[in-house]
Amino acid sequence: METKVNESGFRGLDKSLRIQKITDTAAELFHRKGYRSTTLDDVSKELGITKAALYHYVSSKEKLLSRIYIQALENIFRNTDKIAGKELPPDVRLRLIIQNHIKGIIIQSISMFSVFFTEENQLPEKEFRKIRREKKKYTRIVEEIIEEGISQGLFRKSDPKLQAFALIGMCNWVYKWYKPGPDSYTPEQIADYFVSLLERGYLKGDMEGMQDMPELLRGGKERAGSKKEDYQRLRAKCTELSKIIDEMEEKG
Amino acid sequence: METKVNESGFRGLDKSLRIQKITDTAAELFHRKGYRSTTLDDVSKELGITKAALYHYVSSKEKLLSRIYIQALENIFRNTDKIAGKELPPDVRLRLIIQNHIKGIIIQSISMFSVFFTEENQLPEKEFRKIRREKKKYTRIVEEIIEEGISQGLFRKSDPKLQAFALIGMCNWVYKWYKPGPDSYTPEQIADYFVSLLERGYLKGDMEGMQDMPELLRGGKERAGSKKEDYQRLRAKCTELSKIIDEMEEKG
DNA sequence: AGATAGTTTTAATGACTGTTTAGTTATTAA
DNA sequence: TTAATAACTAAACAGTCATTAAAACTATCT
Repeated sequence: METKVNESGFRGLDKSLRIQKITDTAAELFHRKGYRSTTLDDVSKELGITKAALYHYVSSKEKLLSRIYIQALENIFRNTDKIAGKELPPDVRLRLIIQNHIKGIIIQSISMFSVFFTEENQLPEKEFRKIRREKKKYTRIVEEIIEEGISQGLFRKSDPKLQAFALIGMCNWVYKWYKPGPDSYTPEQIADYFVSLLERGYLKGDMEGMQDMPELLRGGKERAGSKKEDYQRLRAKCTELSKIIDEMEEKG
Repeated sequence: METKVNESGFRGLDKSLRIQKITDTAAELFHRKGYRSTTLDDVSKELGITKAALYHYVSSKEKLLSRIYIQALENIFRNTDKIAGKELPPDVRLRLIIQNHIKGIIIQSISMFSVFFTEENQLPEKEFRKIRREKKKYTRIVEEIIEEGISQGLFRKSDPKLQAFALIGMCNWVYKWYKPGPDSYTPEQIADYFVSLLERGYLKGDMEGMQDMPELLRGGKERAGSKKEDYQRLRAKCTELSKIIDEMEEKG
């Protein structure tokens, strides 16, 4: 008999494919149960082989985790650098980055990014630092695009770092709630929606209130002068409101 | 001699305070190293007592985790229900919810919420389900406010669930990047900034583009009208707000 | 068939760690 | 003072699990 193909789903696969399958399976289990709580027995059982057999493909559990991190990193960065370097207006670039980010998470695999976002501290010191560096780099890219947008007068004045965190957080959190399925959102829908929300906000109307963001900006202290006092005032009132409510609660 | 107070930072504390200290310390370590990777030796060493001594206060490691979840839940929900139930316009309620959410995470303790967001799968089945239910409930509250905002014509048409996820993700992610410190943002700053970004988006100008969100909406197809919806609405809203505030002042 | 390399298994090893037991010391109440 | 209870410790128990060693199986090539 010739080479059995697709026998048990693992044997009879190219070696590189087998390694990929191991990585994916591990990611899936790490995602469901956590890295530390997942035993190599779990992984091997899921694959239909013995624990010891794993060691033919991966030299240690830690190495398995590393592999997941490397892949996740590659998948997010694959297009990011290109997009960021394109000769496009900042808003377009930002939009592309967001789309790429969300598609990356959902299409590549939620499990992989779930691990990527939560198991950092299980990595050996050296890798840990590398990952942290790369994540910061990514934030920095987003931040720079935002800065450009502001300096070109395309975006409202704001704190670019905070805005980058907001944007990235919104996108990353997808891994927490997204459940694939036929009636589920497509990555494109989510990305479009997020872009739309981020670009123009959820408030309707508002015509002339076109000032910049509040003045808690980077540089800091420039008190809210007595500008056209519309949104600013509203905002101030809300803060007041918040205080008043707190006081009332305390009283009963 | 009377009761020694503040001897070693643990002994000579009210019992309830000692338990609280244990919980906090555990949360801190779980946050840094992960629940599973943190041994009870770690926790007890950090507290300056023996592993076995822990068992005087907590019946198991799992129970320790539960305690953290319960506290986190209480701290987020303490005000949420009240806010959601208030007789205030949706945008104000949403703003308050966001402020409360972010303040909760940062002030209460990042560690606690870090654990809250990442160690669910370490809980016993029953508690796991309970937590999931509560988290969904929270999302639902936000969603409902958004729905109201839309039906009152205050918010653009959109998919409330997706918007709730976006908002919550943005806020939750704070636990990943926030580092307390003197030159750090205050919770209020972050909350204000996020609200501002969410309400009006980062794009500047754009005058006439006042349509609703794209039509990937829940119910689906009603194309975004192009109404003129001017700043009468804004003014009206401010008036509303003023009234409410006045009423509240009168009452207390 | 025999050899070689690649693959998988069985069976240990050894470290780690949640939990328990039995006992010690400190504090409180009577 | 004495009895009782609370707070703690040291040591062992029992189970888990990553990792290794050595043997066996499979396929391919000659």
